[in-house]
Order: sequence, then structure tokens, then C-alpha cells
Amino acid sequence: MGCGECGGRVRKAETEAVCEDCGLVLSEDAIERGPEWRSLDEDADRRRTGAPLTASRHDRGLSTEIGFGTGSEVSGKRQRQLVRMRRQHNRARLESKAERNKLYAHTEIRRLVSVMSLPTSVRDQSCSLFSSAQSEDLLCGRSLEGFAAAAVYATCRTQSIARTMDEVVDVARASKEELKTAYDALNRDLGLPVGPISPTEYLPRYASDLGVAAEVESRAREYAVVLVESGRVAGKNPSGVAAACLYKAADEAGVPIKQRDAADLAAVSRMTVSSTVRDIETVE
DNA sequence: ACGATTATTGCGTTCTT
DNA sequence: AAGAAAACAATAATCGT
Repeated sequence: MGCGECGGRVRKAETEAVCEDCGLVLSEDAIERGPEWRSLDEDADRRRTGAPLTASRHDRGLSTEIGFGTGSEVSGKRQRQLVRMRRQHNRARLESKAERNKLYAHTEIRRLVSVMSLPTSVRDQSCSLFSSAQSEDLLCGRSLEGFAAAAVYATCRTQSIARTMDEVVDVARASKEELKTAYDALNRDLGLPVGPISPTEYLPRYASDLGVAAEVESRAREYAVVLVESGRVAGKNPSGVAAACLYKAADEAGVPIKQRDAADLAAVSRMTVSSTVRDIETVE
């Protein structure tokens, strides 16, 4: 696939293939095969047919409308009938809209809770949280998927079940931005009872993933408490702090563990663990 | 009152020992 | 493999319109 003229690399643009070295246009394709519109959703498979899909609208923008233009004159009686039909059609649609939204969101919440192996109490609370958001009109202009994910994340926060936002995003059908805006709205307008996350909340799960002894975990817990009370971890990622405490505790217990392993577990960099470990040492 | 811009600080990268 | 430092990005605060 080199250039026939100079043998250089060939770069394929939308409609033509060009040699990067000599600029020779190797082939032209008059048909632009890309999507008609800019894709706002990276993994959407948008083709050139059909109406644009809108995730933020409950029906993805595909609902039926009874139009006004008739094409021909209609009698006054028929006009009044059409007005009535439009009104009733819209009313019926509005109610089914909320119902369908709720059904869709609940299905999504069930899926999330299931793949994340969370208890059913989380599922139920997430669903009712979503319903609250819905009745407070928080959904308009925001994505349903984002709210479903945010409801699950928020429930974990209120129940002190240690899950990071990233962990939810990984399995959610929403981007991190969507989850964030939805969660912010939830937090602001519903006043969630969430405090700052303590690093200790992550310890049990990380300890078992790391396969360290219970004594190591409890030692790590002491480190975490000391660190929190010294105010040294204010604003720091609690997940990373938990990983650092575990590393320090395991290291002192003579468990051959690498900073890298602890860091990967908490989805932070090796340096974050390293610097927090140093914080533990200075606090003592 | 809102929006933009700046400043602070944690975080990840790269280089070094 | 662990530590050090310059560069980065996100968030919070301040200023200007």
C-alpha cells in the first residue's frame, strides 16, 4: 500500500488517498461515506438513513405528532375534531412518556446493579431515587442513562458502599460527564445525605482483592484513621489513600507487595500511592 | 447575576538514583 | 523498584461586564 510513484506512505482521507511524500493523489472516491452529521456519541453507529436519534429525549425523538398543515381545506367541524385529537394525543403521550422513562431507567438500574453485584437494597433505593428525580423535573435536557447511573452511584454513596464514579461509568451506558451532571443535579435539588468518603470504606474490598491478612487490613485502617484525623488527606482521592495505607501496612508486615499493584487496584498512579505512603511516615 | 479568567492543588508522566 | 521534579488538568475563587 505504498505510493506507486515514490514508494512513500499513503494517507487516506475522507474522499481520497494521498501519498504523504510526493502528494500524488492515488485514488479519488466521489462518494462521501461518512455520516451526514457530526457524531456526538463516539460509539454510535450512525448511518445516513433515519431521523437523528436524541438520547436526552425519552423517545429518542421518534414520537408521532399530528401536524397542522393539511394540504387541503377542511371543514370547521373537522378542524375542531383535529384540535381535540391533537390535545388528547399529546396528553396520552405525556403520560406514557414518564411511564416509559421510568420503565427504561429501572431496567437500566437493574442491569447496573446486577453487573456490579450490588445488593438488592441498592436496586430498590436507586429506583425510588430516580422516581424522585423524575417528579422534581430534573430529567429534562439530561440523559436518562446518566440519571440511571447517577442514581446507582448516589445510592452507593449514601449507603457507604465503596464504589468510585469510574467503576460505575465503566459499566454504564453513559459518559462520565453525563453521570456527573446527573449526580450534581441529584445532589443539589434532592439534597442527598452524603458526606465525604472515608478511605476506610475501600479497605475491605481492596484488602480481599489484594489477598492480604486481616491483621494487615486492620493496621491499614489505623493508618487511614490517623491520616484522616491529621487532616492530611483533605481533598485527596480516598481510594488512593486506602491503597497507600494497605501498601504501607503490608510492607511493614513483610508481605512482598508492589506499590504498582496497590495503585492499579485503586485506579490511581504509582506516584499517588508513593507520596501518600510518605505522608503516613511523616505523620507518625 | 452570570460568565470568564486566574490561582491553587492534587495527579500522572518522565527522569533519576 | 522507589523517589524527585517539572508540567497538566480540575476545581475553586475572584474579577469584570
